[in-house]
Amino acid sequence: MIEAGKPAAKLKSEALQVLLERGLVHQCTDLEALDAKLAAGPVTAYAGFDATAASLHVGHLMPLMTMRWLQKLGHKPIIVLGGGTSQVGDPSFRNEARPLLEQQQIAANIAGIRRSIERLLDLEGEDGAQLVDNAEWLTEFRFLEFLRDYGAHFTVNRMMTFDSVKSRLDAQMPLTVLEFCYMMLQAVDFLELARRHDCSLQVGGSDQWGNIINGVELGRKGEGRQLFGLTVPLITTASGAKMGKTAAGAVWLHPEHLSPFAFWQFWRNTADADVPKFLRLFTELPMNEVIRLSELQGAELNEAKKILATQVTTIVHGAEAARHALEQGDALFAGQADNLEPTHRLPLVRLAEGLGLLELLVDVGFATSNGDARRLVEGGGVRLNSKVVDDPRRRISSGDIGAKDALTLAAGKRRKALVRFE
RNA sequence: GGAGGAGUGCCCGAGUGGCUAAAGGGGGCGGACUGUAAAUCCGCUGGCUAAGCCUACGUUGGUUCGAAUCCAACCUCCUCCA
Repeated sequence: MIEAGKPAAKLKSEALQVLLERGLVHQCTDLEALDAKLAAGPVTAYAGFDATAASLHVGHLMPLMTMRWLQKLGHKPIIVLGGGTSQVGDPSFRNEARPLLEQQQIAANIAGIRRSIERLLDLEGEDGAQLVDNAEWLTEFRFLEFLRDYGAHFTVNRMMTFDSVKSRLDAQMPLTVLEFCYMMLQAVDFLELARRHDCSLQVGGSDQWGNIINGVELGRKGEGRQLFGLTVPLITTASGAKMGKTAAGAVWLHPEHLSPFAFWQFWRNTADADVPKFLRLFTELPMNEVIRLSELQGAELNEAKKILATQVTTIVHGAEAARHALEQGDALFAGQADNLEPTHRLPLVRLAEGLGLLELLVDVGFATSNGDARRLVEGGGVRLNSKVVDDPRRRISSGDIGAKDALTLAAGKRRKALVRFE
């Protein structure tokens, strides 16, 4: 598509120059025209998130970073929470229908997502980013009215040509009308935002291309509006895996699903080869600084990784949490746990009730099950207060906790915890 | 509508009556080496109140002392024919 990371000299708008140089652009419906529009004045742009989980994860950071840049450069972001579309389920590139979500679940998920958005974008004031829920208009439609107003602008022929549904059709897996109409709903969202807020740009993941195109086309056919679509690339790590999955699961943005400390550690553990790319995509350091850090060699790259981790954590969890995570990490890895805030807290009664080492490993999240913890211990990967413990029957006793009622626990070389009983 | 083939653990993929919690590979985790990196080598990789027990080879039944393996029905996918 569009070469990422290369400054585009012929572009007039600062916004596109920055996005391109950061590597945040994958495809655009009309790069030149969008460039002209962005150069001419403030543009309102939106990105939507369905309520499929109680928290966003690092994959969502790409469109969110794009929105941050746009806001920073004088444009206006709108974030659409998919309270309406989540009731349908996006079939894009999936071979099976998503399980339908209950209203209650959707509401809970939206609350969790909202929290991260509020951190990532500035919602204050006249020019602040706006948060809207598409249930607001989608639930108002009456069926016949909807079909007459919008159905005429979509042809099934065209809808079936999108890659996002083709694999499902090719595999002869059922694609229900419910799911098939998802792209219509997203298209209507775009038009609705154009009407209500003069929004003319939609940003999304590369899997959203088909849905975005539908909106752009609806805008043109429906009322002659020129709308734009921009997708961000799908990020894979140097080893080829989809980014953001760890043994413990997704890398969540919500602090209750993944602690800022663990979040910071995720970035700290970036492979060497990914450091330049991640600095560009996930931090807002000036490019000359990004380049300087990217050129560091060997062990020196560790400094760049720390900066990367602290920068991203600052954006997602705030400066205070980031500084804290950095300090916790430094102290834990240096083996100086004194005067340190715990990474985990457990009630003191747990000790009296009798707490096994395996149970503790599961509680802290270093193992997914008792058996998993057992294997970890038997493999010699567990340290309790810096001493290897390979007996899976080991119990935690008051003798293990120091003056501060805390103990340190490590699983392997990179996962460390300071657990306080209180 | 007819004929044939296939459905195995996170993924790919062997396995045609007991020795199969299921070969091999990938991925993941741990150990050694390092720099909380990569590469390499080694180990582990269903659950539990753990020398025992439970769950598992598309689903449900059946045959058998014993089934991922045999039989029946059903579901799904693939190929060929109409």
